[in-house]
Amino acid sequence: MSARSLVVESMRLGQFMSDEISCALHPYGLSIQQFNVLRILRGCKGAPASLQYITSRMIHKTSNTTRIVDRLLEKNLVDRKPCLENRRKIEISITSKGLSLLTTIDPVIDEKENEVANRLTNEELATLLDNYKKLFVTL
Amino acid sequence: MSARSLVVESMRLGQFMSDEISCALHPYGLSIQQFNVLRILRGCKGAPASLQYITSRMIHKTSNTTRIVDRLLEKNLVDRKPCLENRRKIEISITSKGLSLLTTIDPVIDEKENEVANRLTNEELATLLDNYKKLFVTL
DNA sequence: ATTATATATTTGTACCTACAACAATTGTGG
DNA sequence: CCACAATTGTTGTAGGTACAAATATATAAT
Repeated sequence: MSARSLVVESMRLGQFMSDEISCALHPYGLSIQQFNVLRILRGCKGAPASLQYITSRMIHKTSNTTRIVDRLLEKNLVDRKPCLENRRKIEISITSKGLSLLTTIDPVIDEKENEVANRLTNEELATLLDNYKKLFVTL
Repeated sequence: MSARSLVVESMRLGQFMSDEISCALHPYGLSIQQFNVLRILRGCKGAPASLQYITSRMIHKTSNTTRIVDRLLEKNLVDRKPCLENRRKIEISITSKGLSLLTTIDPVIDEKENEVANRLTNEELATLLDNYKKLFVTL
């Protein structure tokens, strides 16, 4: 019985978290996936990233990174160039406009994240994350 | 720091669970949302359900139930009739074809759910579900 | 060199999500 | 009764997800 609850409630919680973040991002015109890509690019600290690299770090592994990057391009938040060493690849990097948008959004997201996390004690939080790891054994 | 992990890892876990179930449903040509609607209808035990009722029980509250029911109709898994008492409403019920499809799928999903849940002890599972409840306080 | 295979990205399609606008019906206060 | 609000469902649109096929380039094998 609680096996079913685990699955259903995990999906519900994931949805709840997504909704919270999506809602906080809405005023900035970013979807959660677009935001995700921007943060991955910022993590590259100047080094350009390939599409493949970005996809590997995304939460939704099967999402179509090409088209998410397309939308970020339209808003001039990222830059896309062909890679000269390997012409199959493309090099994607965050623009200064993208960086400054992230700087604006950061505190809003931090607050949301803390608001949710504060519903648990540090010990509960640690146990929860620990259990997540056990569940995640991909086959 | 672990506030961010909580949010990200919860989304990742929710996605993982969805993927597991979606994958198990794939051979039967059902999406996870279509399956969700069928199970809600089965839970009505013969009594027809309104669109509104179905929507209220779905995991993705904002999903467009009209169009999900449309696809189930095309496959003859559900029935749709106007409601005579209140002509704004429609009455949706699961067909015998829908019921027998669910009967086929049930053990497959049960197995998936148990496979995942077995990675935790009963005690860990109980604690996890308990923590979920604390996180879920909708504002 | 030519063919085969692997890698990297794009394109296509069906379905879903999120949000808003619309239409039809019902209920309610004057 | 009538105007107006609330309820119920449908339709429209932009963006995302999931999966498969297509395209282009690079690497390896013969």
